[in-house]
Amino acid sequence: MSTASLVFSGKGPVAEATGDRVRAAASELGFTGPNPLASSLRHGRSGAIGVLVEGRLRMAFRDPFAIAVLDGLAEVLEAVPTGMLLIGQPAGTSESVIPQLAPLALDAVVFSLCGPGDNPAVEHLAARGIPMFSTGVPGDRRITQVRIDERAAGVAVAEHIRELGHRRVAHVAMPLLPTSTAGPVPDAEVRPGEANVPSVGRLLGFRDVFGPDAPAVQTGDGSSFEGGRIAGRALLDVPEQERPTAIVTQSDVIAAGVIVAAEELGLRVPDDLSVTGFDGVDLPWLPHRITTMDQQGREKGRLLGTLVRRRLDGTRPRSVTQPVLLRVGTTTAPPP
Amino acid sequence: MSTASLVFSGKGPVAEATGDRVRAAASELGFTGPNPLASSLRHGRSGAIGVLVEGRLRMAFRDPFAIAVLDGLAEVLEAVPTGMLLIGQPAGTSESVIPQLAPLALDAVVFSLCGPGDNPAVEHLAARGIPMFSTGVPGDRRITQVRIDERAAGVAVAEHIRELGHRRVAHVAMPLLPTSTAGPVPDAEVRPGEANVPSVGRLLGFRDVFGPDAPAVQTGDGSSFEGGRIAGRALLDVPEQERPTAIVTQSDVIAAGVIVAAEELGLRVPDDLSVTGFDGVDLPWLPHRITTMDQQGREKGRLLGTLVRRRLDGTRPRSVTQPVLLRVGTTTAPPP
DNA sequence: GTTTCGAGTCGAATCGATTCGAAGACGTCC
DNA sequence: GGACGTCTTCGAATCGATTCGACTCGAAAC
Repeated sequence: MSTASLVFSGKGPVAEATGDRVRAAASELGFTGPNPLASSLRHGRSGAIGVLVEGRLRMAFRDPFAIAVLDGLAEVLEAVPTGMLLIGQPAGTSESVIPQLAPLALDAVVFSLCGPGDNPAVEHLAARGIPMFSTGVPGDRRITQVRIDERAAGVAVAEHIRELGHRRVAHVAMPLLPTSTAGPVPDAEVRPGEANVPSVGRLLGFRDVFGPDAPAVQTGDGSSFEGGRIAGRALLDVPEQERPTAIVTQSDVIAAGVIVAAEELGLRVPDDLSVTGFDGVDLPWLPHRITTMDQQGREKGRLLGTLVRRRLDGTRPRSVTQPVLLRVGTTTAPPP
Repeated sequence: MSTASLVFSGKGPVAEATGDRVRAAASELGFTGPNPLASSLRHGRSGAIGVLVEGRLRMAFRDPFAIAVLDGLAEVLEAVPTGMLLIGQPAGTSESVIPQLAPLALDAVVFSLCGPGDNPAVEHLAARGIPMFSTGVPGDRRITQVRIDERAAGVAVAEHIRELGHRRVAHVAMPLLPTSTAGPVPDAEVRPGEANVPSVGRLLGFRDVFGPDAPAVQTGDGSSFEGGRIAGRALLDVPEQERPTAIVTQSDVIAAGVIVAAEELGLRVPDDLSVTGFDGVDLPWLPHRITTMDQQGREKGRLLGTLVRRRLDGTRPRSVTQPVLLRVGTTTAPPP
């Protein structure tokens, strides 16, 4: 019955009596509301946006910044209401995401838990005409971005350290390429044209201040505590005169790893070593407030959600660049 | 064209030439494969299962055990392929989940990030005939469960502590009810009939060993580091002769909070204080291996995923109870 | 030469809600 | 009484893939 549709959607004019009759029949037949699939087919909207997660879920969700972004996103989308469909993309099998993506009805896709590098999903989604959003990577032009000026942010943190008087300063980066392995950053991987990639841009900013020869290592697994600890140990477990007096890292979680590594070697933070992070996340278990660039992840996620909504409402929002704020904590001080 | 369907699905017999012709026409018209919505409507399957998340996403995702379960679940579902649709259910507005759920096409729903208490979503989903799964709560009979014997597990941890010689032992529980607030556990909230609720069952097991008067406090916010730290401070910041020599907690994250609180008060773990956790998760930033009941979250998630798949294949799997394993770490020792 | 068989193709019905336009009921005004 | 309007209701078409059954045609069997 077509009138039933009017009754349930509450749209068309329906006489009181007819409405009651329809509702009675509905409960009689155990009808629990319109079938979402049929409704979606008609409207061409599924009410779900995809969230692409690179690597194992547990790894991606270990990054509190990514969670904060997702949290803000959920906050905005809940109101629509639109669900978030998690799509795992195990590392090393990037092509396999296509058959996984193809049968899914998505109104938009957000890349918020993805690393650097090209993603085959972009091509597929572009062909299907599904709007794409990201927080920096992948940097494809077809993707609406909510980004920050990574290089300028990198410069700002480095300047803070420089102004405190530090001269022997090292850098701990997230992987510059998807294929990067833990250890010193090879020059070939630092491509100035890719300054929009967070790991590359932040490193470039650091080198803008401390010169192209300032030591830099990268973790092999993104923004991780263990990666930070290993990198920290490598940089700090050397004779004192070679040891850096400050370490600039690309994420708060990495910074936490470096701080713990320093304390394990008997160094005090910030007296013997200054450490900076990036992101501005909350690490309640760390007995320091990290000096960091606050990216306001939740706010970023909310903005992302707003752009998605606008796009689904028909307008075509442009990429935006958000400001970041240096937040000085208890992990930086003048050199000893 | 009906033949096109055969070509794309690769099911029916199609002549080579026709197949090529269809593919040519498809790429001509920019056809990127069958419309998932229409396909879903026909099959009555959406290819998505719902994951209900209670409270803000960032809070739920702060629990590494929940993440581990989700990770195992994703691992199994990726292969089908089936996506996981995150559905937020902000605390205090539990009814508002219905209009959010109603327009979503879901093949099944997993409650894995939910607290104790009744959930209005259960009634709605049951009416729609959507299969439900959970890891203990809600305990509705219509939900297929993958649970553990909470009370027996609680007994096992407590016995370990008792056998080490501890007599003054306190307990830190997760909230026993959705409305519980941080502080001492009121007797009215401990209902023996609810032993399947993790927080209740574990506390009952603890009291089976240490008696009904053993002190117990609960956090106000589930399994959280801050909750553990606050509870730890409350229990430990007292004259030495009243201070417990061991604290049994209901999660590793809470245990970590208690340990940090103890160290902040100048107590050494395990020399001055033994602490046990629950779950068996990996906390790389903690310089201890917590003595814990290993629930093998990832394995649990994988099993959950397998049950979901079976259910979607037509069989009707029964609830299962999994074994747990006491894993002794570096946080328990005889009393001083 | 006729029948039988099977591979390949296509038309039509189906999934269930939505929407457009037509038709019916009823009232008012000339 | 007839023309015209408004308020409701309903039939039919639509969204796009899938599937069942019917149909065609050529080859093999008798």
